[in-house]
Amino acid sequence: MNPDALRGHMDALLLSVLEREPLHGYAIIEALQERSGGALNVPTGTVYPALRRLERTGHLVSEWATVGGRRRRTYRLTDSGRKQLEGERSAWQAFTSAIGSVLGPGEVRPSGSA
Amino acid sequence: MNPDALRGHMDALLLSVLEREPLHGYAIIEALQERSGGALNVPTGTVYPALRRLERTGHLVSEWATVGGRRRRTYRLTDSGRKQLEGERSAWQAFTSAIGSVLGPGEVRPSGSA
DNA sequence: TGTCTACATATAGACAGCCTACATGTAGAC
DNA sequence: GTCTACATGTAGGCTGTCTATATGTAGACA
Repeated sequence: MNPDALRGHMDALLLSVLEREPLHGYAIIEALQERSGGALNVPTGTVYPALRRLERTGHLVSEWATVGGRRRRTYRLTDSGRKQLEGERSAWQAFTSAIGSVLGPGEVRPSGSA
Repeated sequence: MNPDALRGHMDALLLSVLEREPLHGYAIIEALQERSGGALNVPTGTVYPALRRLERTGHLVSEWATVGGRRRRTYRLTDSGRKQLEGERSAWQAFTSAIGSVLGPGEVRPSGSA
């Protein structure tokens, strides 16, 4: 997967995996991999800064925990984050629709043709 | 449209509008706008450098022409460009599928079921 | 005559986010 | 004693998109 392609969609991905339950960074990475059937292999150097960014903007809050002797920072969606996710979802729809209509050879001709 | 979202998809867009017929930069911008229903408003500062990049990599060739007293640089797809476009199209499929499977809460859900 | 808009191309520099590479540390297996 | 999995984090690089600016023709309009 071309790294540039992820640009601008990372937030949506992170918010989305955190929608159902709070998770820590490492688990988020695994969740992304699993949910995408292995296609999404996001490096830690991308995820951790992105999570902090989302916390800074108030879409996430984090909490430290120690499990099995290891420290985890668990992130949870805020109301603002939930709202943001909604926006990201419709932005995604608009985005794929726009690109798709250019890329797609146009077999999608709506019923009321010219 | 978030500018970052376009990252890594610009080439596909340009190649795609040039698939049917050669066009010059200005016309390409208009074509992108038209084909996307107005959603894609790509500035000249994005398109012209991108076209030159694609020419440098051999996916396009250009030719100068003067029409109505104005100089146009018309771009045309090469065989390499056509092949590249194919790749971009399947990459786009893979990309939307991957992101969609994370983002989409399951539009797979049949409308009737609980 | 002068001004404005549409047409047409181009570059410089800013910006931002994703990546590679590296640093740090625990736990458990072998 | 070493290796792997788990777990977090930062620094710096890269690169493509954007904004702003420059240049120039053609035609409308006053």
